[in-house]
Amino acid sequence: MSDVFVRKLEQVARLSPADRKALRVAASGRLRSVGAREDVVREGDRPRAMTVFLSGWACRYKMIEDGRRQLLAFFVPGDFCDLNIFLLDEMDHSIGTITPVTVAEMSREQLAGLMARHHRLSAALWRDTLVKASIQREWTLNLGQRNALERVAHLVCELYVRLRAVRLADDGLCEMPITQADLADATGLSPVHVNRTLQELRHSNLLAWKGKSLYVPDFDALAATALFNPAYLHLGQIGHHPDADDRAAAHGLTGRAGPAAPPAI
Amino acid sequence: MSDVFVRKLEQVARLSPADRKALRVAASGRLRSVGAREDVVREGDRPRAMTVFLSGWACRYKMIEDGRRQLLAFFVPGDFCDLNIFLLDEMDHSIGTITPVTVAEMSREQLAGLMARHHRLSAALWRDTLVKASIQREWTLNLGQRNALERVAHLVCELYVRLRAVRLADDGLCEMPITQADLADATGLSPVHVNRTLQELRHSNLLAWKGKSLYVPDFDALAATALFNPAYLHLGQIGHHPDADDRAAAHGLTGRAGPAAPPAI
DNA sequence: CGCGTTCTTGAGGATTGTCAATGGAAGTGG
DNA sequence: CCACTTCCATTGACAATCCTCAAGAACGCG
Repeated sequence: MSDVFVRKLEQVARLSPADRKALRVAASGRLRSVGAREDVVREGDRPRAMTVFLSGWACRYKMIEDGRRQLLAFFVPGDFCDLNIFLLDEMDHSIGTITPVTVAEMSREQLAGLMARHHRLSAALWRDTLVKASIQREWTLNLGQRNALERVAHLVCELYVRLRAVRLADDGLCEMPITQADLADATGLSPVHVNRTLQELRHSNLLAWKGKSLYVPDFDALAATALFNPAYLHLGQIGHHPDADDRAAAHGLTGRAGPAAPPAI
Repeated sequence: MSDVFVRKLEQVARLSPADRKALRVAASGRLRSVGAREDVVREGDRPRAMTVFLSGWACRYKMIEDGRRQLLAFFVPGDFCDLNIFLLDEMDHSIGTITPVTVAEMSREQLAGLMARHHRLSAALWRDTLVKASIQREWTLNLGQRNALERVAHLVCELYVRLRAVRLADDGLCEMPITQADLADATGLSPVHVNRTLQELRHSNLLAWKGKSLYVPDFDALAATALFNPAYLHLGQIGHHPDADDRAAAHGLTGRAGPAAPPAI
């Protein structure tokens, strides 16, 4: 349960029991509860700590001066804010909650230490950062090329797959505590049009969404209308190349903080 | 001239003469010319080498099965493909040329060696990767929230600023060898509408674009209509925190290949 | 139970897309 | 060096998608 983030990272790299333990310890230090619709980090802030989401949903977003808002990513339980802390001076976007959340915070130093001592964790965190970049590219494609129906369907597919990967979805069922307004900000559509699009998806029996729970009766059908190809999530790489990390470790190339850690403060 | 990529990385981290020299040597090894409208790397490939663009323009793009295409980023002279090579098994997008280009290729091993021996270079390359992620976020915002006029203007602003940063633009003038169709694929608009949008920008005297050369008479005016805020490009951080890298190096936290290097092959 | 938030619906309009054709520039081959 | 081809920019007319405004219904929280 409190291990979501371990499951999350294990999607991305094989971890040793010691890695897992270190991760759990690190994530149990500074716990914090944040209410719904609050900011965790704000654009312009100097990043201080890395946030791990233990429960609840949050999002990365960016605003234009005139009030328009674009969601850039969703954080579901187990997700990590990425490693910007180490390398960029100033947040170029904000992170805000959607539901109440509990987060663990790791300071620069703590994280640097963790990464220096645990090669695989370090690699996993960096790899996770690159996967997030891949997701961002897919969002760009989604907004640029897909129409409203495909766009909404695609986002639902992504969230479902990501939740399933950390065992928060199964049998087509999962929690989806976001509002239609959130969906609108994420897809670049108006709330009204999102509403109509969802109705279309419902009437085609591609999904049922009531309150905060979502049911996808036929994932493949939804994926087909969304033109969804999960490759960009880079799940299941570990299975394909079972010893990639081991070999890397043997070369002494993983871990050791390295470029992971320049505390630019 | 052949130093564009050095100038590029110096935007992002302070380099020592030794760093610069090593970078030049590494980038002078495997040179390759690629014609216009060809692929450098294709989606699904296993990445082998990192590409440095020495001259010419290229782009990152992704396609949907039915033929729709979305540009995800432009590569201008001096740009690096990012460090996906090290951590992801399979390319989730393609990289193709726009004009004829000359590139330098660095193998995994070569790059790992370079990064292990040169702390600052390693940090610079990772930081550049994070800056690219920031740009991708801004593109998402651009596609999701801005209308056609703002969208095109914003992209022009970005390219102009990036070119100026490597001294390929000055006095409002620069080369801009992309077609309106490219612009359309980048902005998620139809080519016809891009054309009309450019005319609008021209008639407002916000830009002049003839053939492959662009003139921006009043950058601030263009930036204002684009709602362009250059913070996301993370230029000029070095000036603000002059010794960030030095301090990082002193902590022994930079360089040393680290997670930079797991050759996942 | 009441109030605020979220969802839903309708009507009309704006932005942007599609189709199709023309003009012009640039590049190629004879 | 010219004719030809090809690619690219441009235009017009019409259509579709999606947006805005505005109001009412349902849901959920305190």
